[in-house]
Amino acid sequence: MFEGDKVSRLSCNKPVGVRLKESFYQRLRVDSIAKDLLGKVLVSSFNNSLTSGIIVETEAYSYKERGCHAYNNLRTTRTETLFGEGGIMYVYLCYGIHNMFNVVTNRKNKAEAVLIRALEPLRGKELMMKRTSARDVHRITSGPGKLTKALGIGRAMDGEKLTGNEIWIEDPGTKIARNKIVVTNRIGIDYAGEDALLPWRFYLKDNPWISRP
DNA sequence: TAGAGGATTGAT
DNA sequence: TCAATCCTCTAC
Repeated sequence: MFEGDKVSRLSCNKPVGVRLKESFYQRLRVDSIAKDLLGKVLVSSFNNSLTSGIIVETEAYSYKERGCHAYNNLRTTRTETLFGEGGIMYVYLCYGIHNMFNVVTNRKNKAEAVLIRALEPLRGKELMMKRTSARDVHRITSGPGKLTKALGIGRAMDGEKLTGNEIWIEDPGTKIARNKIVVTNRIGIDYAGEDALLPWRFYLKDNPWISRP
């Protein structure tokens, strides 16, 4: 049992909280923002279809370390979004197959972002299972590539504001207990050398939707 | 312009 | 353990 359970018991038919404002995303510590996003609710709404899930796993990335696409302020067509104002989304294609959803943080020209790695499904579970062709509800949002598919997030949305009406993040007002947050190093960035050891991955202890190691 | 590699996933 | 799949970046 963890604090996040309280969130998942909220009604599936009503808004669960207030939308996060730009000021939330524009704070300076990307690792703090990654931690604070745990327990918040990611919502997608288009084509009269609403899907959402509680954020249960995140990773922080900064231009200051080698795990980040924009390391050393590398500006390319792809990374340009990362240099935008905090509060927009950075969506890119990984392994030619999977879309990755990131929340851009900090101020303009400070390339930092939080990768959303896993969600606990809240609203629109049936639609998410249909989108992912999954038969087990525990597999629809338990990974960064899977959750974008479940919520219908694609690269066409790269650079869009998280304060708009298609994708946003809500605060359900639930306090996550400090001892329920597990902090580890990030996954799949061995190329980053010792920066891969930074304790910038955060997830909710014992949550069944955490991505596989 | 060619070639290497990747913040993953699912099947075997 | 490995293949899928294609975009991005780097080297030349």
